[in-house]
Amino acid sequence: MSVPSNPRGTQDILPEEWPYWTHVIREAEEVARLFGYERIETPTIADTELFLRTNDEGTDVLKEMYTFQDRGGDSLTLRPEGTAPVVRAYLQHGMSRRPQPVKLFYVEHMFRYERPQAGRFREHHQFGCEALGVEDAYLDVEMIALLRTLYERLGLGDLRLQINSIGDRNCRPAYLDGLRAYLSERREALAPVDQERLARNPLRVLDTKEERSLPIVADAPSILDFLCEDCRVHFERLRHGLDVLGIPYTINPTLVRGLDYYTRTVFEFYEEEHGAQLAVNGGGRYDALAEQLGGPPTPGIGFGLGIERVILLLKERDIGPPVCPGPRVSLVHVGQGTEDIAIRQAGRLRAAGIDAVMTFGDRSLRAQMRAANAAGSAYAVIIGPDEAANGTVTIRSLRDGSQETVPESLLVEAVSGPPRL
RNA sequence: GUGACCGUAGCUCAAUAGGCAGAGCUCUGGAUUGUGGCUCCAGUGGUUGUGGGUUCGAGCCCCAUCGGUCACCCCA
Repeated sequence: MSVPSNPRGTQDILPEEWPYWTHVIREAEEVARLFGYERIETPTIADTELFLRTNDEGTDVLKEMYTFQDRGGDSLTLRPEGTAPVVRAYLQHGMSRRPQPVKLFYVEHMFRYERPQAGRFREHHQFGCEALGVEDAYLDVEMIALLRTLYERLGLGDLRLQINSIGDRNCRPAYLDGLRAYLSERREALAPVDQERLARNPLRVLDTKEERSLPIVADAPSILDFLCEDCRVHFERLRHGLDVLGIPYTINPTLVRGLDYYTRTVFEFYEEEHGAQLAVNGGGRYDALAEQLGGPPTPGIGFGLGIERVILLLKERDIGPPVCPGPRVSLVHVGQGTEDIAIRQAGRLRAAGIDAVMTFGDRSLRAQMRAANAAGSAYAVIIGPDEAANGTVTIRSLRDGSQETVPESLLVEAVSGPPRL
């Protein structure tokens, strides 16, 4: 015997979880709009080509994608990240003719085929922002300020920010050459894992956790020493803007991004305890992405924030979301024909904007009262033979136990306003 | 893809040395036939993840498989 279960790495978000979700999403949306961002949603599926174009072949990103052929033979992929689809939409809909920058936010599902782990799922949810069409470093500053505002609102104001610049196509190649040369010379001293990384993606070696590699990485050439004039100035302005706002940060020259299209600014907010292991969001500038997609040069910057991770932190810190009260009124009914009255009165209450539920099935008054209490209702409205005969209802406060019998016509008024305590 | 640990009721967990699968919570019903919470009583609920093997006998030992958790790889 086995009932069906959800696929590995996915999750059901049950009713009791939703207060967290609505809280986080609502705050995110509110803050985004506060900063002038508008909502966009792209399809959950996209042409596989979209993600192939934005990444070097052989990247692990590709082999972690959920890719399939539809019946027409097209190769589609479940959206693994939010940025490329948004940039695609920007290009496709000619948004370069809108006032720049175009500032967009999304709340979307992301998919990646990997082994589930703490705060990592095959299907997860991201809140993300993308700002396109402007190269100004103050756009970067503003985006980081947006995140700070959001975290403060959520009670996560102590999250730490780290920033870096990874240069652009002018200066990064030289740095990569230098780094590769430096690491190759010391290859034997690196941990085995990092020797592999050196071959695959030298930047990743900088992220190492291996004791053996740490001293080597510590003395490795820093990207910041290789930045071209434009990138250097951009980074200076970013830092200056953050200072102006009093936003604390640390510069981490080893901070990189997994995707190939990032340039210049990269940043992460993370929690001290979990360390960079569990970044709550990652973001960066991607001034070359639009061109990689075949569009005109279009600068852009964005971030993706893991909603599951935010909720994880809220729970760890016992930060409860606002409680969601039960239906204000529960209608209970005993006797022939009383359920007709109950369902009609429920309709009247709802029409007046009062959330009301009735009980179902032939249950004892006791059982129905229990249900009303369990539902968290402020009032139980009792409709029995006496009430039915007299055209009245009995309203019992489940807060203080007081009750009164009133004409049906006074029901809505009686349960309106703050519940008596 | 690699490794470690773990799978007993819807949930949290028991089950002495291999010897009849249990408790609490939840849920349902009831405690003089119309009144919730607190209390009390009762009931529903399991092929011990699944499939093999060892044994007179397996929740317990062995193998496989699936799933969960964590770490690695990678990280959007």
